[in-house]
Amino acid sequence: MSERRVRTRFAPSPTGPLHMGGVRTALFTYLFAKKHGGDFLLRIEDTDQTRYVQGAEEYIIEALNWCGIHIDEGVNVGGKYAPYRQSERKASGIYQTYAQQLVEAGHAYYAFDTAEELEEMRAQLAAAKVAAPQYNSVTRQNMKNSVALSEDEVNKRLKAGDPYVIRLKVPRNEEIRFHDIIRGWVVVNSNQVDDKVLLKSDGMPTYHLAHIVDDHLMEITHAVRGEEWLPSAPAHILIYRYLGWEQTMPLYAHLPLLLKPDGNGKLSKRDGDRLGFPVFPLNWTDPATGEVSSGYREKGYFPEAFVNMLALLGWNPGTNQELFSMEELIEAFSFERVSKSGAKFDPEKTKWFNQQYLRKYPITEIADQFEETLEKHNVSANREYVEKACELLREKAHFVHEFWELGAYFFMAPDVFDEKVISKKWDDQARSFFKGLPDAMKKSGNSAIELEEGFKSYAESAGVKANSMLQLLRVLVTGAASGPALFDTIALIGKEESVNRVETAIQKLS
RNA sequence: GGCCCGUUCGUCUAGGGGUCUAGGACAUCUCCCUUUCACGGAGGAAACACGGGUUCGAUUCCCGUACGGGCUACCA
Repeated sequence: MSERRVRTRFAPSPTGPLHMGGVRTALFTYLFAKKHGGDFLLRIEDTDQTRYVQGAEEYIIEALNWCGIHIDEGVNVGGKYAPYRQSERKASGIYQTYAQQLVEAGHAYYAFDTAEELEEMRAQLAAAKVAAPQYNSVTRQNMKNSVALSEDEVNKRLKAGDPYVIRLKVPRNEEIRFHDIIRGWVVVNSNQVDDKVLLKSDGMPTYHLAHIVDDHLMEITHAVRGEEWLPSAPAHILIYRYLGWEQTMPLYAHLPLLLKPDGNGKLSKRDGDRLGFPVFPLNWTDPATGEVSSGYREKGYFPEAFVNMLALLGWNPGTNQELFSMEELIEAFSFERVSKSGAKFDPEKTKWFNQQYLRKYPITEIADQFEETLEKHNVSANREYVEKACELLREKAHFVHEFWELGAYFFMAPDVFDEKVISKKWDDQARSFFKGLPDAMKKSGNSAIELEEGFKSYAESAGVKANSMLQLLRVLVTGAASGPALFDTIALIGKEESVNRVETAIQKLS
């Protein structure tokens, strides 16, 4: 068998913002394709018209883009298998055709049951304590479908335009086995599988039919999706078989779920705002309610940190390496190293990842971000100065947005001074010591080292231990009790300015 | 309820019969470095769900139980 070019797809439905679990699925799908030099496609599964949400598709594309997940083919970039939106693909009649083909082959049938009739059937089965109440090989005999009804009756109904669906005719008591890349062999008896609806009464296919037709037509080689699909996978195998596509059907990989940090259960949209961390890559405003859900991007996370964190949830390289660029992830990724069990998401570790990237990031980009904050505070400073301040501040922070609170003093003289330090250390001795400091400083050089030497020799001549005055010096110049290396800070602020600050601080404090 | 999947420190995980007195990371604690905070360094506490097999030997293989999760729609 000749090796097919690897083609994977991420196929979300535009029912709202993509949440981080979805992003992870997209990421793994992408990594696998790229690892094998293949294609990654984006297909939009909008077969449920009632759940369509305005803006969701754009959100998905923007989110993937932010994460650095590049789409080779898809709704936004086109490609030889276009269109990539199922609602548009429906127009060509493909879903209808293949559903019809299944009916003709005797593997599917028309069903005319109304919602009420279905409900009644389930209620009856439940009342009779049937273990698995479902539309299947035994119950279908008593329902209104082309298996139970006479041919005449069926034709009459079709002619009359009665609404119908097409259901998969799942055989009785047959063993269905399939190989999952992550889980190995999974075996299910067909009695557990219900007669899934393939084509809805509005003419739209369900997910079950649509994803198979599209994966086949788009020559997808590996179908990656969440574990929640595992129970319906046997039905999908059957559909491939009945369509005659089993030989080329994609290999399935069912990813473990992302679980909420506290308690149990899969991570849901609500958890984020409840627990104080984002579950979405980007901010999302619900078009119906106006409600805003926060995103990692707006919270100040680097996309690289977000992606890195996500990659290590349910996958590991088998080494101790934790920091990965996208290229490194592509190189290292394999489904063999994806775990089977669900992973609880840890917001704390996510912060740690951002901190690591804050250290690694090019200073120019950090400065770009910080300058936005500075603008908001109506502060302007020359670029070189901002970059130097960033160099000092990045060692103290997890996020760029902390810089202002941490180091506004680089851009303006403080007007409050750390009370704890002042009340504890600002005594008569300190007062007289600092009174003489400006003159001494003026004589020193401008570098951090010279400033420090000057300070120490002044302390010595004053008969005071230099160390005992250092924190006060910091408070007088910056207002804060802690910060980056003190003389580096002073050198950056500048000797003149620092001297001025010491003098005005002394005034304010007396 | 039924079916499917899973189960190593609080969390993410390494481990595929002896090398496990179970390794790493986050978080936590102690100490060192530091004027300080952070970083960094050193160290500590912390896990194989339980019960049966298989085997000379099980964290590793099999079965059961428990627990957790998922699915059970003309939603994906």
